[in-house]
Amino acid sequence: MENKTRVKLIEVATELFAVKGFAAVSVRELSVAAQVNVSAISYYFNGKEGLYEAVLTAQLSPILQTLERVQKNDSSSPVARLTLYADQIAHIHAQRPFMSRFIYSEVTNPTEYGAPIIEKHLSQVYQFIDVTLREGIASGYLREDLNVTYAAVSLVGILNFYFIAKPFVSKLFPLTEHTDSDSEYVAHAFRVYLHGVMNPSAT
Amino acid sequence: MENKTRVKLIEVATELFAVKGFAAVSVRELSVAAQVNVSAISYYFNGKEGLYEAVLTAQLSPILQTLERVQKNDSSSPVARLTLYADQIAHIHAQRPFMSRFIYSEVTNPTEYGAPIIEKHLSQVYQFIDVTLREGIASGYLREDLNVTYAAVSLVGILNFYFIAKPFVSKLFPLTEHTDSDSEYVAHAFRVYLHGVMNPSAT
DNA sequence: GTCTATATTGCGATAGAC
DNA sequence: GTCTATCGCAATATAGAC
Repeated sequence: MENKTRVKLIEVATELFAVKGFAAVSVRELSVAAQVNVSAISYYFNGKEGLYEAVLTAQLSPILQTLERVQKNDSSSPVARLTLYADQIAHIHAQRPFMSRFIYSEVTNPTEYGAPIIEKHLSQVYQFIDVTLREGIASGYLREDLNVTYAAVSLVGILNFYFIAKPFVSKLFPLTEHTDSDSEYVAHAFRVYLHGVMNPSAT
Repeated sequence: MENKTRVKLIEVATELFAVKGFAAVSVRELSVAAQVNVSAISYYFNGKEGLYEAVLTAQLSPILQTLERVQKNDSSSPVARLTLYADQIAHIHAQRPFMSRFIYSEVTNPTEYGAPIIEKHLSQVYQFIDVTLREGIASGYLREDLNVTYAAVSLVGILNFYFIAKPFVSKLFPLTEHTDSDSEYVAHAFRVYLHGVMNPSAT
């Protein structure tokens, strides 16, 4: 059976680290929020940094799984694989509403222990998009004049920016209360993107 | 004449706050890096938070100026105004390489004193894009089925994500050493975006 | 305007009792 | 596995000499 104190700490730390960032959260704040003794953090995770690493790793784990699953679809076209990937992104964000915060936080203000974990994951994402875009150009689906590196950054930007901007945007433009406006956005954004990169002379 | 200590503190604090984030920088670290006495921070800025506010305000100042300038071009078409805006964005980032870090840092992990400053600026940017997209649809340049809110987020995402991802991306894909690959990216990304949102039946 | 010295508070970590 | 108590240190801020 799972340890209650350990699980509660992970749960509370995920939210606090996500919202305030690693440096702005103290072990005392964590222990109070989790209704747990301060020393439990050292006992279970070897200190604040260990707890942060555990949270970060747990948050990023579905990314690599998704990439594997999408790349298994070798038979499908490059465009179909990108579409599947975009679709999966929405599901991951729905399951882990704090994931994007960790990624953006580490990309913007890297911490000593978080940076290597993030780099490992993001490099695989870029690798996948890069390879798939190249295949798309080679097989005539995508424009020949496409700069692949730039187009890869554009795709990641257009797909993920929404999730970090969401709390902010919904303050400005009250978003329609759909059951799933997340995947709706991703579908919309990805359609805009595809229109932009597809070869106009393709069927 | 400008005060040397004050200027040096702003300069050093801009880089340190941008790279490590507000909470992870101490006043001692700042004073050592600026070769200035610790107490100067309280003397000139009323403490660490005052220094942060001063830096943040200085970093964001060109945004509102640019919006004003672009909106002055009332005569030009909505698409031309968006293009001009995208072009200006690249220039601002070139002049202030740390600006995007402050914006992303505050959006991801808002601080008590930074959040209101950021919100004021970003809401005006969204306002501009929203109005301009609506005009573009009304005058037939842009697709009728465009979701304006989503399209606004997509544009900001596609234009700005590159600048925060740059240090990371250039590690993975050594970017071509052009004199100005920044505005090259923005031009490329904006072209992709326009292809996606333009009305295909428009001239 | 700049310095030293210090006041005060909070930090992360742990020894040792239970 | 959980607790209290405390250690050692670094944080921000400031009083007061120069």
